[in-house]
Formats: sequence, C-alpha cells, structure tokens
Amino acid sequence: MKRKPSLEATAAWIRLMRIQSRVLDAVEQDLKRAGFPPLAWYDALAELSRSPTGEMRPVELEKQMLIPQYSTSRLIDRLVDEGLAARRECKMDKRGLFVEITAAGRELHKKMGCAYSTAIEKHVGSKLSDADAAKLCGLLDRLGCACQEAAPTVTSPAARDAAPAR
Amino acid sequence: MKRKPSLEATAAWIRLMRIQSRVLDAVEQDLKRAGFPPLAWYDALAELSRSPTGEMRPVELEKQMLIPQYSTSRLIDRLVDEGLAARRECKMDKRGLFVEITAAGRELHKKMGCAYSTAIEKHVGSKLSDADAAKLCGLLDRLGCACQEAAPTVTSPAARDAAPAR
DNA sequence: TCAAGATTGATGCAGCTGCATCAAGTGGGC
DNA sequence: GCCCACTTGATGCAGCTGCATCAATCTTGA
Repeated sequence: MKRKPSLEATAAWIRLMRIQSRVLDAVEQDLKRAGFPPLAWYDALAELSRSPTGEMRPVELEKQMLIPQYSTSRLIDRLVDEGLAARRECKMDKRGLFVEITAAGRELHKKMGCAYSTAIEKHVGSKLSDADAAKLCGLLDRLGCACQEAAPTVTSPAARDAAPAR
Repeated sequence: MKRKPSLEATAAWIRLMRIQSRVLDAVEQDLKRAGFPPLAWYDALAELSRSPTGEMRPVELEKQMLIPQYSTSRLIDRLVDEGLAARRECKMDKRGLFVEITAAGRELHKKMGCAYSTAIEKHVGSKLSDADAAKLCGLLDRLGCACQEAAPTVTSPAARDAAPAR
C-alpha cells in the first residue's frame, strides 16, 4: 500500500459522496413529485433538441452524455416507448440509425427545463453566492481527469443545458 | 416557475454531478480490480467494527449509513451470505435482531481499508492541497441540508472511516 | 387489560445498471 | 474481390434500487 490520504482529503471525499447524493436526490424528488421522468431523460432530450436537425446518432448521444453504450440504447428504447423520440433509419451507415426528438419530446423538454431550473436554484443556487459557486467549480474541476474533458463548449449562449452524467 | 439559477450555480451543479460520478467510479473500479466487493459493504463493515461489541441493530446501521431500510436489510443478507456478518437474535426486542461482524468480516474490512485509502489518495488527495480540500469541504457543507446533519463525531481518533451514502 | 398505532425487519415486483456477447455492417490491406 | 478487424447497436442475465406491503412485536392511552 502506498501513501495515505490526509484527513482533509478524506473529509472532502466523504462530503463529495454524501452531499452529491443528497442534492441529486432532492432535485430528482422535486421533479418526480411534479410528475416528471428521471433526469437522464431530460438530458437526452436536451441533447437531441440542441441538434439543429433534432436528430442524432446514438453513438453521438453516448459521447455527449458520458454514459455507456447499452445504457444509451435502453434510454432510447424508453423515450421511443413514450413517444418522445423516434428511431429513423440511417442510409449512410446501415449499421446505425438516427434518433429524432418528437413534438411531444420537445414539449416535455421545455416543461422539465423549468422545473429543473427551479430545483437547481432551490438546492444549489440559493445556498451559494455566485463567487462561491465559481470557487466550487474550480475545486471540483481539479478532481476531474482533465484528460478526457474536451469541454469545447459552455462558452456562450444559454450556458449549455445542465447535463449530469450518471 | 420561480427564480432561475445563475450560470455559476448551474455550472456548480453540473460539476458536482459529473465529477462525483467520475471520482466514485474511479475509486470503485480500483477496488473492484483488486478483487474487493462494493464500497457499501465496506461502509457496513466499518460501522460494525466501530461498535465496541462488534454488533449493531439494523436500524442503527441504517441511520449511520443513511440508506433506506430495505437496502440495509438486503445488504445484511449479502454480508451474511458471504460469511462476513451473522444475524443474532435480540432478546430485548423480539421484532429486532443484532448483526455481528465475523472474523472474516474484520479481516476484509482491514484489507479493504488499505486499498480504499490508497484509492482516495490517488483520486482525491493527490489532486488537492490540504487547504483546498478543506475549502472544498466547506463549500460542500453549505449545500447539505445542514438540518439533519447531526454530525456529532469526526472530532478525534482516526478521522472516522470514510462512509459515503448511496 | 386491551385495542390502535408505531416500530422493526423482510420481501415481491418493476425498473435500471453493468457485463458479456451477438449480429449486422463498414473499411482497409492484400 | 476477399478477408479480417473494427464499429454500431441490441439483448440476455445477474445484481441492485425503490416502492409498496407484510407480519411480528412493542408502546401508549383509555
């Protein structure tokens, strides 16, 4: 065994795990109580509606959302089952397909967006000044394997819709 | 709909979700690769071995670990199946029972503890100075529903074993 | 004393995750 | 053209989670 973490590092680890799960839970509960589906659905709809054509390849979605391939596949199943998205054939590559957001999908995305924003404000925004939120971001970013971050966007328009990876 | 979160708050939310899952994943993978069971098992064993008698009521365990009742019940099932803990009858309250850690359980707890510490140091400690880790703690604590925190311990001995709630 | 309500722990069910694997299709080297 | 490696997406299986509910026991209060 190698080095041991300091008390501070251990405390940070514990907080990171506990607080995240508490905050996530609080937000998810708020949405669920309002009759909305899980956050992952929102994230997928957000990605799809961000696309100019309203459609994407599952591979693309997978990369954006940072979730495994099978997870994407099943998420799409559920969205399709609920009429929020549709699978379209992909003529360029017959292995693949396109997922297209439906009108119902766009509507849900919009409504959920409101509730989601409200929940974030309630459980995060209201507890931290903007300066502190920025500090928190900076510290958390240091923990990310900055390597595969890529993070090309986030620069301008509407702060890129919230999209946790789970 | 009420107030909207600031860009900073939204960014903090996204980071909190993404980085946590990334770091947790990294730590869990390290442990899994070393042949260890999930972290929740460690947490439970840690609670049990912290008890002077090596045994606890499930209700107690549940409160310490901040996981739902049924989850505790099944976690105990698995620990018992693997010979890491045993159920003992509780004479004072016939509804209840005691869960006792076994010798095998203590041994696993010890071995896992080493690997766990190493992983925390690798994925958290090594990326943050102690001062920054402390800052991070402070910021995260502000997000906790400080209400139900209780947090009576953590004061002295071995920094209380790490115990995320999931 | 005894009935109503609370507490403790277990469990059936549905849904989600991760893992391994599969079939279909593509593309590059020869 | 043909073969082999790779990519794309789906799926069977096992395990875990959350929800609802259950049986057993304890506690309270009339």
